[in-house]
Amino acid sequence: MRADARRNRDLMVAAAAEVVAEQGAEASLEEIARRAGVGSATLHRHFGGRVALLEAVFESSIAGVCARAEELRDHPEPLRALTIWLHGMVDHIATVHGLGPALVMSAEHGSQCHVRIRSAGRLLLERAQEDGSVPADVDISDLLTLVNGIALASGQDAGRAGHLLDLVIRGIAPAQA
Amino acid sequence: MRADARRNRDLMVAAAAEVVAEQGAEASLEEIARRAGVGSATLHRHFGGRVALLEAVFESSIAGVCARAEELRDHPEPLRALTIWLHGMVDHIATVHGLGPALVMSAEHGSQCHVRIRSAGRLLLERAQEDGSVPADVDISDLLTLVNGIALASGQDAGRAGHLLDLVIRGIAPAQA
DNA sequence: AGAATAAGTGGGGTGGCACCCCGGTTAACC
DNA sequence: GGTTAACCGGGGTGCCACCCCACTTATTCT
Repeated sequence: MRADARRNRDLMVAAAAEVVAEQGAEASLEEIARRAGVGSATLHRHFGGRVALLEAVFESSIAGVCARAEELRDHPEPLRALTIWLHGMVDHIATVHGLGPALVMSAEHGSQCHVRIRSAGRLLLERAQEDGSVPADVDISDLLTLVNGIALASGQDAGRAGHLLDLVIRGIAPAQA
Repeated sequence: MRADARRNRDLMVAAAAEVVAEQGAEASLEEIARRAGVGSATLHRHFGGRVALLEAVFESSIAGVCARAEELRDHPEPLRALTIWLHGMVDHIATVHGLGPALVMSAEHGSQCHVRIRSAGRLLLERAQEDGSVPADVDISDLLTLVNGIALASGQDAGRAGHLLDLVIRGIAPAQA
C-alpha cells in the first residue's frame, strides 16, 4: 500500500469516527469524505460501502470487547463472568453512538467482526453451561441477538438497557436470583 | 373530505401495502405514489411523512392485535393469556413484512398506535402480576421493547423469534416452567 | 538523478430520493 | 350553470450513493 493511500485511509477513518459519533451510523458518506479532505470517490474506492467503513471505525471497540471476554475466561463463577460480559456489551453498545446499528449491518452482511464477538462470547457461555448455571438449549446466537435487540430498542439509555438485560438473564439462569 | 381525495387516499394506502410487503418499510415513497397513479406531491400532502403512511397501512393489523388482547382478558390463567398474546405479537411482526420497523418508527415518533398496543398489553400484564405469576418490577414498556427487539433481530424467521421469546418469558415468570 | 510505470486521486456525472411550490383542474354547493 | 374552495401533479430543489476517467504522484529500476 502506497504511503499516501495509507495516510488517506487513516484520515477517513478518523473523520468517520467523528461524524458517526455526532450523527450515528446513518451519517452521510459525502460528509465524512468532505471532513477528511478527500473526494467521495476515494472513500468509496477504499471501503466499497458503509459497512466496511464502520467496521474500520469500530475495530478497536470490538477488539476491546473480545479482550474483555478473554480476561473473564478464568473467573471462578462462570455465570457471573457471562453476566458481567453481557452487561459490558449492552452498556458499551448503548454508550457508543452508532455501534449498535453498525453491528446489525455487519451481522446482516455476514462479516468478520460478528464472528469474532461470537467466538469470544461462546467461550463464556459454554463454561456457564458445563457448570449447570445455564440450560443447554441456549446458544450464543440467541444471547447476542437479544443483546442486540435490547441495545437497539433502548436507544442511548444505558440504564434501561441494563434493566432489560437483567430480565433476560433471570430467564437464562432460572436456578439463581 | 372530497370524494376524489378519499379515492386517492385509498389508492395510496393500497399501493403502499403492496410495495411495503415487497420491499419493507424503507420502500421508496415515490415508487408508492407511482404505483398508486398519483403525483408524489399528493402522497406527501396526504400523509406528511413515512410514519403516517405506514400507520394507515398497518391500521387493521394493529386493531387485530388489540382485539386479540381483549379476547384474552378473561382467560382463566393470566400468565398463559399474556404468553399467548406475546407469542402472537412476535409471530405477527415476524410474518408481516415491514410491520416491525413501522412499529419502531411509530414508537420513536410518539404516535397513537403505540399507545393503543401498550394499553392492550398492560391489561394482560397487570392481571398476571396481581396473580403473582410475574414480578412487579416488570412493566409493559419493558415487555414491548423486548418483543420489538426480538422480532427485529430475528428478521423474518418466526420460529427463531418464538424461541427467543420463550427464553425471555422463562425469566419473567421464574416460578413456572 | 531521471525515466518508466503502476497506484492512487478527485472533479464531475448519473440516477434516485424526500419534499415542496404554484398554476391549472374539479368536486361540491348554491 | 356559476362560484369557490379543495385538490391535483408537473417540475424544481437539494441531498445522497456510487462511478468514470483524465490527471497526479509514489515507487522502483537503471
